[in-house]
Formats: sequence, C-alpha cells, structure tokens
Amino acid sequence: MTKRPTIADVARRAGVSKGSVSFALNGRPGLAQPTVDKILAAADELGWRPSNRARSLSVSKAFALGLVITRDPAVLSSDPFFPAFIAGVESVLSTRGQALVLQVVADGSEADGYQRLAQDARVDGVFLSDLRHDDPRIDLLVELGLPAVTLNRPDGDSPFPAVTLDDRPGTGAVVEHLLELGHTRIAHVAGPPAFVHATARSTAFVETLAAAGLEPLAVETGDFTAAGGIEATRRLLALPEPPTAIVYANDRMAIAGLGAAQAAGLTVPDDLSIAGFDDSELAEYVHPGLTTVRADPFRFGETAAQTLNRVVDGETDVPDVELPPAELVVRRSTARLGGTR
Amino acid sequence: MTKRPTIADVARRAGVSKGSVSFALNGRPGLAQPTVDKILAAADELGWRPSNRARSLSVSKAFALGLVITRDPAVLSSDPFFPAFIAGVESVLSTRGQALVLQVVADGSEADGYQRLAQDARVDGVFLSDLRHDDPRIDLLVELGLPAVTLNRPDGDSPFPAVTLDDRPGTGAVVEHLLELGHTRIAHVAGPPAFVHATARSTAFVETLAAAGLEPLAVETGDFTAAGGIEATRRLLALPEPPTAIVYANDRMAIAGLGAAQAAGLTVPDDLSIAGFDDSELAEYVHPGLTTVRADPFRFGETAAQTLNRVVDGETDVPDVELPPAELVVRRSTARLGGTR
DNA sequence: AAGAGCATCTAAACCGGTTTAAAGCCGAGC
DNA sequence: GCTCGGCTTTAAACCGGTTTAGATGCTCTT
Repeated sequence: MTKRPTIADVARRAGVSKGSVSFALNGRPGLAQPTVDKILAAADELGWRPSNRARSLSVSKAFALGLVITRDPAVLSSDPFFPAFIAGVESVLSTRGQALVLQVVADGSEADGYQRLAQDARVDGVFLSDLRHDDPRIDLLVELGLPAVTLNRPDGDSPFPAVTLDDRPGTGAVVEHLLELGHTRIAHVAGPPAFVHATARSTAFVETLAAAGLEPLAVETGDFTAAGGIEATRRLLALPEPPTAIVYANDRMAIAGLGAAQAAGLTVPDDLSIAGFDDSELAEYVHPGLTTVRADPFRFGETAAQTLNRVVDGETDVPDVELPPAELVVRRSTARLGGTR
Repeated sequence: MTKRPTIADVARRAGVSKGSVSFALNGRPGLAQPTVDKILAAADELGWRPSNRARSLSVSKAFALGLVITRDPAVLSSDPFFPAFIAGVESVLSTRGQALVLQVVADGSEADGYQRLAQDARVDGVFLSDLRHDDPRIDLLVELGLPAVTLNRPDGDSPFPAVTLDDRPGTGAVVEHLLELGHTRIAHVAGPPAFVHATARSTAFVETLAAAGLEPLAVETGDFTAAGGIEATRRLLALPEPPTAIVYANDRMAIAGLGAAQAAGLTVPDDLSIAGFDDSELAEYVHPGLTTVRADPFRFGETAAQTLNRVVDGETDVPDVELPPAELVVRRSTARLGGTR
C-alpha cells in the first residue's frame, strides 16, 4: 500500500516525457517502436495503471454506465430479470474497465435517479429498463444529454437504439399450447398497462385467441407482484363461469396464483391450467412445475451493454438489436381439460 | 446541454477567487459572511454543482462504495436479500451524493472483483457480503488498503467493523415452534458450510434441539438453490424413518422442498411440516403459506452503509452494530403432527 | 507613528492524466 | 553548405476542483 506510481514515475524511469508515456499507452502513432517498448516495459516494471480519476477529468468521461431501478417491489424485489441482466452487463463492462453504477430510487421518482447520475456526471450512459408507454424518461435523457439504450422499443420517437426481445411469440405459444389441450375458457392476468412489455404480452394473448376465433374469458390487471397475482386469481375464480386456464404475465403472479388456486381447493392442472412468464428459478420446482416462457436476460444485458457502448463511443445511427424471442417451456401445470394428460 | 459552469465561472461572477468559492462551498472558516452569501448566490444563479471528477482527483476520493457479488446462483439469482439490501444502502448514499458501484464476478473469483475496484480506485470502501469461514477476502482487503464493513462477524481477527444480524434466535424459534406442535423427528436442510450464516443457522438448529433433549433426525447440506432444496428433500423423504418436519436454511430451498414433498404425494402440513428462512415475497403466497423467519435486509443495508461511511470518513475504532434478530413468521406450512391444527 | 495581530482573501501549486503547439533531429534535394 | 520536410519527442496548457503560503488591509497597542 505504498503510493501507486504515476505517469511521471513511468516517464522518469523510461527517460521520456509524460506525454510520450500517454501516447505509448494509448497506442497513438508518432512514437518510434523502440521508444514504445521502453515505455511499456517501464510501466510494467512499476506496475503502473493509469488513474481513472485523472483520466476522467481530462477526457471528460466517467468510464461507467448507469442503471436506475425503482424500489418498487413490482419492478425490483425478487424479479429474476435484473440479477441476470446485470450479470450480462457486467460481463461486457469488466473487459473494458468500465464500472456499473446502480441507482435505487423511490417509487415513481425514477427521474431523480437519472438527474443525479447526469448531474454528478457519474456515468457515460444509462440503461432504460421497464419502459413505459410515452415514457417521459426519454425526453428527460435527451434534455440531460445522457446517452441511453432502451430495453424494448418505445412507442414514440426515440433517438436511442433499442434492444428488443419480442415477448409476443412466447405468449402466443402459451396460448396455442392451451388451445391444443382443448381449453377455450382462458383468462389472462396482465401486468400494469403502463409498461410496454406488459401490454405486449396482453395484446399477444388477445390476438392469439382471436386468431383461433375465441375471445378472452377475462383479462385481469395485476401488478407483477405475488400479492397482485393472488388478488387477480381470486377474482377470476369467483366468476360465474371461471376459466379453465390462466395465463399470467410473469412467474411471480403465476406462482402466487397457483397457491391461490390450491388454497381454493382446486387441483392444478386437473381443474385449472396455469402458465407464467420468465422461467424464474422456482418455476421448475413448485408443484406442479410451472409451464412458462423462457427468455435470456443475461444475453439481454450483454447486448444492451454492447449497444450502449457503441453510442457512448460516439458511433451514430447505432441500429436496434433484436434478440431471439422467448420460448415456451412446458411443465406440469398445464394439461388437457379435465384429465391427466 | 450547454457546458456546465465551473468553479471559475462562479468565482468570476461573484468577483472572488476560485479558492474562495471552494472555501464557501465547503463551509470552511476564514470567509466573511457577506462574501459567503455572495458566492453561494452566484453559484445558485449559475446552477453550479462541483464536478465530482475534479473533486475526486484533488481529494483522492471516489465518493462511491462498492459491492461485489458473484454470478453464482446460490448467492445471487432470485435471492431476496440483495435487492432490499441494496435499496437500504442507496437510501444512505443518495443523501451524501455517493454512488454505488456494482461488480458481478464469475463464481469463485470474487477476489478479482475487489482487486479491480481497488486498482481502478473506483470506490472508497466495500461491503463484504456472504462472509465465509476464514474468509480470504479480509486479508486481501487489508493488503489492498480498501476499507470495508463485514456483513456478519468473521471468525478470525478482522480490522473491519461488522454489522451483524443474529440468525440463531430465529432458527431457534422455528425449532421451538415445531417442538410445541409435537414434532420430534425434525430434519434440517442447511446451506453450504463455508458460509458463516449457513453454519450459524445449522448450529442454532442442532443446539435448540439439544436443549430439548433431542437429536436432529438428519442434516442435509443444500446449496441455497431451489435445485439443491429438491435434492436434499428427496433424500430426506427416502429415509426409512422420514422426518415429520423439515427446517430449511432459506426460503428458496423450502419452497422447492414444499414442491418436492407435494410431488411425492405428501400433504403439507398434515404429513410434513416445512419452514424456511428469509420471508421472501413468495413465502406468503405459496400453498400452504410458508412458516419462515423474517429479517430486515433494507435496514441491514442502511446500517452497513452508515457504518462503512464512518470508517471511510476516517473514524477509527468504529464499533460493530448488532441489528435486531430475525423473527418467526408462522403460516400454514407447519402444523401439529398428523392433524389440522 | 510603527509594529503586532488578526481576519480576509488571492495566487499558485497540486492531483494525474491528455492534448496541442512547437522544437529537435535527421537525411534528402539543390 | 543550406534549406526543407518528415519523423520523434517534449514542454506546457488544460481538465475543475482543493489546499497552502502569503499578500492585503484593518484594528489595536504602545
């Protein structure tokens, strides 16, 4: 823990000027090869690593990306998406010497989070997750001049590239799977309609049914939490003509719904088929195993980080990236109506 | 998005020197009150906020704290601890203008994470989570000269303050609860013995039974994941004399175990009582609701951040902080042996 | 009236890099 | 022999703050 060497130490040792060291390190042309070798050797011997702080100041970059998440349990909490997404992001950042700065903000005040990250100039760009319809954060970020990448495509104009993963094929596959099993009274527990991914899932639900000439038995709006899943399920089961199958917009609501159905004396899947979305860890292990839809949040994070870095690096017209759609995972929670399958 | 004002702009506007502005901002003595007012007014009019980067460089501080987590699903994934913990940490940092830097590293190479944070001088201190017995990270951090706070108390010597939350009373309460319900054949599914909190829970389990003159029916080692919970549960149920109650070291394993028991044709709690640890979101909503133990990870994060900041601020001999122990939450997954309760 | 003492403020160095303008050196060309 | 131009290299400015040494001006002693 003696003081770390500075660029001046390296310069002195190599017998050159600070500027030359900087040039050598950054691979700038204009230095003779022997000089470069000499400098790099000296740097190596001293174990010198350029100071991020000094670099930050002189090149006006933070060498960090930011993620703002709300404290809202509907978004954060035990959502399986974020941990894996973050891991994917990190896998890219660590190779580039960048850091990930996390901002957790109170419900509804996400704007403050971006404001802080921008004002403090902590990051060079941010991930825009849990995109909403007419998301005000887009204009905010434009105003703040903070580069961004959106997770999913916003409905309005956006100057930022989008990394998208189409939820609709997965949801459609769930519905078709249920149709094949003979279900016709199918209900949906959606997420809050403010979220783009929530409505993508619910419209896919409705449209797939429509393509088969059917109408949804009911669409209840949940809030992606387990508690919301319970509530919505109870309402559905209390209908005069209850559904024989329920498609949930995420696993948390589905697992909670499974519990509610069992608590109401129903047997899943004999009396009621249940499907989720996310393929969270527990989906495989509850009883019965939950039929669900699996995406790849790690890759989502990876791709989002790469894309964001392209715009941070000054590239213009960075194209959107479309990830392979989520796919159906069939387990025991869905079965032919009224019997073992 | 015009360029942000610098301290020189403020100085010019207030008709003073840069130094004076710095003094005024930091509340240093030696400036006449009217001058201070004048400076602050000028800063306000310009909307000036001192640059973190410049400050970082000159005072040699990062104004950020770091958290390293492994990509290992046993630690991360849908663990309900981290999201809430992080939210608690943030609640402290945001008031001090600090940022939280996250490092996600591959399994087993946590050391690299701290190394990187230290070498890049990204943070002023780190949280040491998922403490292990004889945790090598402590010596590493000492060597790196990076301040830290440990979550739970390490067994060896440690120069860092510890924020602790005693898991033993909670686990003990679970066992006593089961004893009161008449159980005597009680098994435990522990976490990996390398973790301090895993062994704390299992020794509390064993000791509480011992105090009642009983021995554990069996102690299986899980890995805190749902898959591990399933495995351990199957082994226990396959015993010639299977347990009538199982105490799991966390909710994920418990919920998975619940599924395994149901899949094996058992009715919980009639045939088997099950208890978890964490009170994760789903615990309340699975069927039957999971008896578990509730801690307060948000407060844990808050306290850890405050404590770490004290050492970062240069305070010596920062005392350990003991949080109120986790408490028992009784739900329907535990019942009197062989009957409705 | 001069020096001491104090409160107030400023100039300049400093943190550790990057970048620009210019200087030094070399052989080629006339 | 001298100038020119290209290749290397350096000195110094710069990023935007903090901090220290010292300048300034004022009152108070004596």
